[in-house]
Amino acid sequence: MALGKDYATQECSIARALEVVGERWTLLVVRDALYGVRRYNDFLVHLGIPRAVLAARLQALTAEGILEKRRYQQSPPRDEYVVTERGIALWPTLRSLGRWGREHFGEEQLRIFRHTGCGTELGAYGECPACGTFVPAPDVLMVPGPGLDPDPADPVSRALLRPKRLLEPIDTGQV
Amino acid sequence: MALGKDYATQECSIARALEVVGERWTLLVVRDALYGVRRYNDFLVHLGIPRAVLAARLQALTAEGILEKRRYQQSPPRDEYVVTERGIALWPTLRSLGRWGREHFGEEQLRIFRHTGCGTELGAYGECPACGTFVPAPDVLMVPGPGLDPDPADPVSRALLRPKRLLEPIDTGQV
DNA sequence: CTGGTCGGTTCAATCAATGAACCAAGGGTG
DNA sequence: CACCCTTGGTTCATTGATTGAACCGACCAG
Repeated sequence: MALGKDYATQECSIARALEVVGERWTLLVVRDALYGVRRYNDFLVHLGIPRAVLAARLQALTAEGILEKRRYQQSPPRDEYVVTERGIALWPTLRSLGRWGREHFGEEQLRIFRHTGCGTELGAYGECPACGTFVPAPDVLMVPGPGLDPDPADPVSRALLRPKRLLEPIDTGQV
Repeated sequence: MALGKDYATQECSIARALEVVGERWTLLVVRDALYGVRRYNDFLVHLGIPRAVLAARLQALTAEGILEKRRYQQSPPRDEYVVTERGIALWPTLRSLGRWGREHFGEEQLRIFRHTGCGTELGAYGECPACGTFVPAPDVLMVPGPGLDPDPADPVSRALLRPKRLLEPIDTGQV
């Protein structure tokens, strides 16, 4: 039970996946990483997660190759967590999960995802209905939907109000 | 915190979804329900889950409208848990999650999903590459893959070795 | 009456999450 | 230099969830 979860008796890829990303908060961290969040403090204020848990999740995700820790300035030394290919590969799953959440429990659309360029809203698992192809994460444009609070408290949520592509680092407007 | 998880500060359909199905074991229960498991004892032996947790999850999933408890015999009174439309709607998400798990952490294929009739293996989120359409759960044929233990201990795993459609109730061969 | 099955509930022990406090390496300002 | 600030953590006591074993009750079969 390397990871604090073990679905050891399960012969199943779903169980295997959940061992990696099934813990509380983990998928939300990955979601934020796809949205362009990279820094410890940004995850912290945006998720409202306890510091100890965040540190543990970032470390675990890094160990699993879903995030990559890298130094973005030498002095003072500062690291950021950047989502890897393996993490980006979770985008269709998260898209599909979010879609299910909204269709069955949400009312209004909170975020709208479009195919950059063609502008068409994505289908259920991240494909472009107009082009008929899967849209890779960097070509997904995220814009705020009608249900989203137009004046959120934390700077990360505020930065996420601006239309932006997935993976593109957020700009919190701070230093 | 109605559900033991609250991602209350999150304005996000993914967070909303995870409040419902994000707890430990929950998605595996839904997976089993899609595979045709319906009875308390079958979930129990197949998942290796503590009884108290299983009871809690079944109740929560029923309350959320993902499973439906219904009496299948009067005497002695016996209930089964059948997956609803809302639960079936999780199929593409689970498919996509399992696919990710196998591609990034698995070696061999454990279960293969085909489009009934046409026989084509499903794509990443449950569509048929040959037909170009999404394959509804009842038309998905599940067959064991090369990585699956050919002689598992519990009767549910044994029943799942037979090719069967999703949702079709399993037959454990018991009374 | 006895034993067995099914579908649970109860309970003590363990494990994980939470939130507040603390810490340390650097700046930046005066 | 003194002081405070930012970033990215760690530590720790409290609370909450999970676990596994034991128990329970309705029913049936012999």
